[in-house]
Amino acid sequence: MSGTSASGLRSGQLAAAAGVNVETLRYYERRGLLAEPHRSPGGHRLYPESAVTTLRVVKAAQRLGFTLDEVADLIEVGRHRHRRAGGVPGLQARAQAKLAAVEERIADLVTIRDDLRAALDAGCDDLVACAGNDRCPIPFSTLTVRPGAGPDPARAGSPAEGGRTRGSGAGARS
Amino acid sequence: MSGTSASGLRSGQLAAAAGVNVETLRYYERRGLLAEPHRSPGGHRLYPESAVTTLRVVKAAQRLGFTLDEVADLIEVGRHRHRRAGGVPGLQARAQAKLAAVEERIADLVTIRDDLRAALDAGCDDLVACAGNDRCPIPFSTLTVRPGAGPDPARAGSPAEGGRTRGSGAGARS
DNA sequence: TTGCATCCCGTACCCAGGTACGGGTCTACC
DNA sequence: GGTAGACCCGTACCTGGGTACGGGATGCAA
Repeated sequence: MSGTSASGLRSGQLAAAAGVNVETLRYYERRGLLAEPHRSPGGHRLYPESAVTTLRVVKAAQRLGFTLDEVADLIEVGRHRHRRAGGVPGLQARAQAKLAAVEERIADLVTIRDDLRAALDAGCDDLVACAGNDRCPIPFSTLTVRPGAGPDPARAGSPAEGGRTRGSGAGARS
Repeated sequence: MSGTSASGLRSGQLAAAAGVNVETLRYYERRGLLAEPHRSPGGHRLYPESAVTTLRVVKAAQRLGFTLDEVADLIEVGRHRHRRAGGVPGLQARAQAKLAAVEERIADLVTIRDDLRAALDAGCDDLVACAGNDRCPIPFSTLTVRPGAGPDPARAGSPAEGGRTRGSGAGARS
């Protein structure tokens, strides 16, 4: 009954409702994930209630492993999917591919877990010494690096908290 | 018996022996992972054979989920670890922590795998429609995005292949 | 009408782990 | 001694998903 529902949600309200940053809304708009909303006479964005659902969809798909480009495409494909004849893959096909990728990644991580456990069991306490030791279970010959703990699950919690203060080098550190 | 073993490995030789890019050697040197090697009279780097082992150690640790900063630290700690009394954690402690992180990530991915399977079984083919459908198994209410397929395992194979040609935008796309 | 919270836009910056470029030397082989 | 190819250095750029800043304009309530 507050004026908000009549005119729409302002960016701050939508951001709060969906649990994202206001800047993220502009970012998603640029990326084509969120349709350009109507504007107030002064130029402020006024979102329909459905935008909250859209954001939920984005977050859910993201959690399942889809990139924002894939999510944008998935929303687009779903929107005007008047028979997509033969070629264009839909959610089913993409989910199937993603499932295979996730399973592969789980297998990688399981191998890593086992290697870590073996290193702990063997009492390894010096990588350089281990590299020349036949009894060390760590596979030093494997040159592929692919796996790893991903975007470091150790500090999984709140995204973005890093960022020295702004002003430090962008590329490498000296 | 070729001159190489007498004077040391040149950067290209070391890179080839370890399966990394030459630029990566300079990068690791900047990051403190690879000690500064001797130089030829003309300034070219001449690495000892042991550098190959160092690179193997880095790659192995990286595969186990350690970041380059952690690897640098691990090598440093191992190098002069004349009794590290009480505080500084060694490989054992760090591997233990990494193991916990990896297990947590596996659990996340297993949940994701199950959700993907459920979505496939339910025949979901439109995310937006699913968001308003009680019978869809995709968890739209969960607002955390944390998981995902990591650094996209789908295109796991050769790192770095993207990179338009140099000259396009650095940050976001317009 | 004043005042302050919110929003606007463009652009730069953050994380990690490198890769790529340009222009100038150096080394090795013929 | 010529020349091809490897190497030098500094710096910019890349991936993906945002976040942060600066400075100006709006919205809304008292």
